[in-house]
Amino acid sequence: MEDVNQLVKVRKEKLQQLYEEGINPYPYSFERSHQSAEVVSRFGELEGREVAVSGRIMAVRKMGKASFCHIQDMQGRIQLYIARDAVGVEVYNMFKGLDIGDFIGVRGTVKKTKTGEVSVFAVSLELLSKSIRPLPIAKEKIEDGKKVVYDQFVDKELRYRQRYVDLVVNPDVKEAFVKRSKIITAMRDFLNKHDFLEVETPVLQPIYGGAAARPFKTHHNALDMTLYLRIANELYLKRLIVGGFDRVYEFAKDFRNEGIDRFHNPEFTQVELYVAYKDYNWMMDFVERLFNHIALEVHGSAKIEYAGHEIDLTPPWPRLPILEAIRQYTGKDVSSLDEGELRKIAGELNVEVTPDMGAGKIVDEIFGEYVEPKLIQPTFIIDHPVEMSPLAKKHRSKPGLVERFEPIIGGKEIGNAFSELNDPIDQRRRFEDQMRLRDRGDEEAQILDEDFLRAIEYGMPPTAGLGIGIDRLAMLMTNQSSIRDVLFFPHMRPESK
RNA sequence: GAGCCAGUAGCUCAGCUGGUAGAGCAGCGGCCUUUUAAGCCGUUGGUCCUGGGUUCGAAUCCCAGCUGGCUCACCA
Repeated sequence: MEDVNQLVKVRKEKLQQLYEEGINPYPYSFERSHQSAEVVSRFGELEGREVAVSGRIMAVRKMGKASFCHIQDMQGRIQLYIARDAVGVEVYNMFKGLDIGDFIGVRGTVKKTKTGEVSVFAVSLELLSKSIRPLPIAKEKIEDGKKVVYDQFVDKELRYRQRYVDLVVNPDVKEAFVKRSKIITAMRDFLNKHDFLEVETPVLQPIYGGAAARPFKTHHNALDMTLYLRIANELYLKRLIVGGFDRVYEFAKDFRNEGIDRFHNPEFTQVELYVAYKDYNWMMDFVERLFNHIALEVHGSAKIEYAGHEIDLTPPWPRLPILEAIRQYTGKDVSSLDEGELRKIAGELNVEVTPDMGAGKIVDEIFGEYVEPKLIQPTFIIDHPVEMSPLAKKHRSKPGLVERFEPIIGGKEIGNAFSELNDPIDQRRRFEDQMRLRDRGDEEAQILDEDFLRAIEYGMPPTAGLGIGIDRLAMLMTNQSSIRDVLFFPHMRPESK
């Protein structure tokens, strides 16, 4: 290592000294009896008993013949009292040479100190792993009942690049990721309870489809062929519906070769699910119940706090046709879906449109500008123009529209669903329309997938499908304004060395 | 892609209209058996993001670049 930082050097010297004293600074295991939070919460029954705890030293108050320190484990922190007479001179001296960041294991008696803090009074102590790089440790103080943190590790670049450090020193960060995990667990439980089968489909695809986005391209050497990282898994899951699996879902990492901002990361997580013999009305009911379930599991309440708003996820949510929504929020009637007229309206509304946009895309632009940000409480935007939804089934009664919905929460779309198009003749036509848009310059228009068409030519039952952006859902449930704060390792440019 | 802001010790930051680079914490040495931002005494530590320029002299002013943040644009 070319890092000649003095702090690192000092710790390496300490390492060397430990070896010379016959102490292995990297032993193999430690038998822990309790986690920190348990010792505190079960103090009543544990008082006076011996426990074994382990964790990372996070704060230390050393004195001549007795010391205090706090160790941190996955659940929290606990104070240790280490007296020379209890652990012996050798161990005590070894302890005094330890640093913040080192892992230790301690056996001792559970007692309260003079100030009433539940602590473990050590009878033995061993080093479990020596840290040779100093942590950017913050200091905390209770002031007027509030926790004040000094010198907190706040540099966003460093926090994202060295998330492992961020997690150690910023407890809120850990909490957000635990919540993210609970969200996924709650969804999985809910789906499994409703007879869904969790499946896996290809990430490397010869034809990318199922969404409108530019892909990452790669190459298979042995077959000498181009492959794409999936932008969605929709078309594969529908193939499984064709194959007779009536309810399937997949938590999928998808990849889109587009801009990065606080709502977009090049790789992100979606859950997609498909249900045979159901339509989008059924799916809307299902989404309401699913979100309510997640909120109750994660927050214990259907009311959540997001960006200064209280959002109530209790069903039912309003269902608002997109054209109606535009009329309500702009006063303009766009129901004719005539491209020329739409361009004129877009102009009047100062919405930028480009020549390659068709009618559906223009509607989407107006919606995104004037309506979406205002929909804070959960709302289903439904019945989109057919052109912007090439995989959705024609509306049963409204010409030019499809049976589609997007749940909007907190001013952001967090999912997309439809009554799936299962008419192979219509599907082929839609793909052909997409190819024409592509020729017009729309790089995100979808590509005709002959094998997918073959699959639905064999016959696909009526099906409802749904995709939910897990990252955006996690942002919502953890009240984070940037996708980076719900991704452990958000995409960054490479570190210059 | 555009605008604004930032980059100084391991961390958090100060450093004015240019004149020998600082503080707190962390570290190191010493004292200390109920501390909790422990305390007291002493002390080490710098590619001031990089490269040019102006100047007798640049952390400071100018230009370019790098990295990041925020906002906007783009984005199913």
